[in-house]
Amino acid sequence: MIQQPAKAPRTERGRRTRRAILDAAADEFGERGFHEASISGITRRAGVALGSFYTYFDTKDAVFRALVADMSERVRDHVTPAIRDVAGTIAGERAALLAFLDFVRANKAIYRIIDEAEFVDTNSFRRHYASTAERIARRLAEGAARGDLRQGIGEAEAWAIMGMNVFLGLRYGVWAEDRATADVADAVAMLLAQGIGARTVSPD
Amino acid sequence: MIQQPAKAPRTERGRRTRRAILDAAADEFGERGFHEASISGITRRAGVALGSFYTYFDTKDAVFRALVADMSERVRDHVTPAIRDVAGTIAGERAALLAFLDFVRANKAIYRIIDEAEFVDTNSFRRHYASTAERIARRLAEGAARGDLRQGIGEAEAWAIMGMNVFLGLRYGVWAEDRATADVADAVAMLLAQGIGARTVSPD
Amino acid sequence: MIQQPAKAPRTERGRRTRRAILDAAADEFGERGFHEASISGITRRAGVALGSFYTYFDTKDAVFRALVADMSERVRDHVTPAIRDVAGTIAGERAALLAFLDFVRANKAIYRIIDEAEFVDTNSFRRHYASTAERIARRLAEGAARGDLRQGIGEAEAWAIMGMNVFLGLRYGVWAEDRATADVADAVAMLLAQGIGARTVSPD
Amino acid sequence: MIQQPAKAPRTERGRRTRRAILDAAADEFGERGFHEASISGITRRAGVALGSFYTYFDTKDAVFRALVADMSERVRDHVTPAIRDVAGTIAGERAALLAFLDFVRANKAIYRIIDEAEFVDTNSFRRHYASTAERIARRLAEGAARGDLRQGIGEAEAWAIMGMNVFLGLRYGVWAEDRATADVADAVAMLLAQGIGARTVSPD
DNA sequence: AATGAATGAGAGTTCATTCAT
DNA sequence: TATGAATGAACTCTCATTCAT
Repeated sequence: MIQQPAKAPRTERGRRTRRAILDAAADEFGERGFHEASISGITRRAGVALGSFYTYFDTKDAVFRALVADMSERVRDHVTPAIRDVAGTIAGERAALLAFLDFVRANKAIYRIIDEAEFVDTNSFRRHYASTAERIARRLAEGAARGDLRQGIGEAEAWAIMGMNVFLGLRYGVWAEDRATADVADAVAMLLAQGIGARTVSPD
Repeated sequence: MIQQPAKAPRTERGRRTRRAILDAAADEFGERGFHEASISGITRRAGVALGSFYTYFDTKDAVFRALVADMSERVRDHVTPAIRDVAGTIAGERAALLAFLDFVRANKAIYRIIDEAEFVDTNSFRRHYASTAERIARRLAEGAARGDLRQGIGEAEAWAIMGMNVFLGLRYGVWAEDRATADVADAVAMLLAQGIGARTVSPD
Repeated sequence: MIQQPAKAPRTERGRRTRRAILDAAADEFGERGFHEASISGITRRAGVALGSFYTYFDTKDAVFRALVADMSERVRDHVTPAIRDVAGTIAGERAALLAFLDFVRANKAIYRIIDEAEFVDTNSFRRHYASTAERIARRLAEGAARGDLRQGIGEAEAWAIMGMNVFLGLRYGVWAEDRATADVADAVAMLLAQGIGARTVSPD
Repeated sequence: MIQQPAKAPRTERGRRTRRAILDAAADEFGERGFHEASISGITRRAGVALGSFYTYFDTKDAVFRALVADMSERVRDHVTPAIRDVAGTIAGERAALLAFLDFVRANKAIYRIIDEAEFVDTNSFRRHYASTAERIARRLAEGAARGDLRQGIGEAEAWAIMGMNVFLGLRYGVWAEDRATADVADAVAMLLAQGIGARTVSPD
């Protein structure tokens, strides 16, 4: 739940202006990074005067925080429905990674904003990754309870899976698109299914 | 191996001064982050005059790059010997993670510097992670050739493992030390041994 | 006509501030020269805050260029009307020199600014003198066509006359005022009328 | 007469080093201008260590002054012999201009150094041009006394001729070489012989 | 005589934020 | 609500000069 911003618009016109500034900020931060980005760059993109920025946001950090929360929500909203029916299974984790990779390819700027938060506003960053890890841990626990996953899986595994996804997103989503996302997802699914050891699952 | 910097000291005294500046820079960047860090902060810590900085480095970015290369080398130098006799096995990956977690706990600033490079000097960052991934991929391939690991393991698995390690380092090394590193390493070793699925490796 | 500057004021107040800065810059550059002049010196004279300078000019060089163009125009605007009815005659060149000498005496700073341009912004300098030479050449050509001046006068004569004027301006306008300007103008008129040779114009 | 520099070399080696620095300074100042030139640039060109500069010169201004005096002397040494047998005649002034134009074309850097002195060290500049004007005035006076030139020629004419020469040197020597120097000298000789008026010297 | 490390004052420029209109 | 002029602290980088070796 995003807390109501300190300076909420009171008219329809105000609502539109605020949205324009937020969108422009996403572009500016995504393209130039937090420190290279400037308020004047944002308002220029938004097509409003410099001073108007401060009608809706208190500081540069404030927009950034609002943006991280916004983006965090959008990633989640994209991944969640993709795993609705398979959450808590290996297929579910495969689907989550696939959805994530596709999302990152389509929204490279978002990736940059969320990750840069570590160096701009550590709290935003931790909040995003901590809550993501919790969500993963929860579905893994449900899968284990259901018997789809093995016992003993916990927080560490959730962070491990999240880390995998993030770095694969960086490598195959942001830096280069030299490999099909399904292909990458398959490799991870196999890793989660049987590890990387020589002896395979079993003959029964 | 770090390429000889443009402004190399020519005397013993110069060598000492340059080292003092580099060490001070590591502290300053580690504590305040690249953009909050200032050259004057660095030289104050180093106990030299402001201008002396420019006797050894061209720009703020240049020290930062030198530092990333330096730190990257130190991480590698710490992990490599720890897996010498078990490289290319699951035990080897466990040992690598364990060494990494311990290193991160002892050198939290390094972590911050390397990761912030993504937003300061993307090249340094990519170079570090790309070469790390290659090193991992190489030892996995050798393990597979030897029969210790299964076939078909490649670049994606290397990036996945690296991502796991980095995020676990962040969670259990930098943010909190609320769990034994050996414990975390065990969890990952198990994941790499048999995945997260319900049925375990084999009946035997 | 000066091309609209990149950062044009949009209000009356802005227009006043910009003008104050430009006037202050003329004083500062005129008194201290380009390199000794400082932005803070300019804004102090103008009675505005340091940062306000950058509201209207991009760089120190930019004001200087704007100033050279401005001064160049002012010199021309002073000389042109003085020769209106005698352009293209020896009396016209005498009048031009006289107007120029008087102008220089009253505006010593301008002289310094235009000439220093050679070492700060060669283009401004060349543009000023090239266009001045062209103007002189044009009126000489008209005089020749009319029969007031002899044939064969061209670019070289225009540059020669301009050089004479500039150095006489330096010597009798800027460095010292130890001789009446009319007197100097007479000497030059005589030179232009009959040269410096022993035998004079006519046989009579 | 150049006063003995404050820090005179005492050995042959010292003499060579000093010369190397002076030559390098001529190049550096000529290419980059006084303010852009740096001591380190000079010593780099000279192939000596930075500190060695101060063994032979007190300040940056000091070399510059030494250089202006040096160059001034070289211009004079080039022009003087060229007019030896025709000094104080129109042919003499023609020869002087011709020698000057050729010299400038061959030594463009010198020109820049002498003229920039106006903005770096006004005294050097005035001294050079004042003494040049005096030399010209003296030979004109001798010509007049001899009957080769007309009466009444004085300081103003000397400055006028010097100004012509300087600007013609700038236009046809430094900026472009699009016209034969002899051609330019002819134009000036004609101007000095009969002025620019319509009626020519005499009826004869 | 020669070296090159060390110094530190000083300058231009940026930009988040305030405020009067 | 919207505007854009005004502010000034802060920062990076330069370089003439000094000094110990």
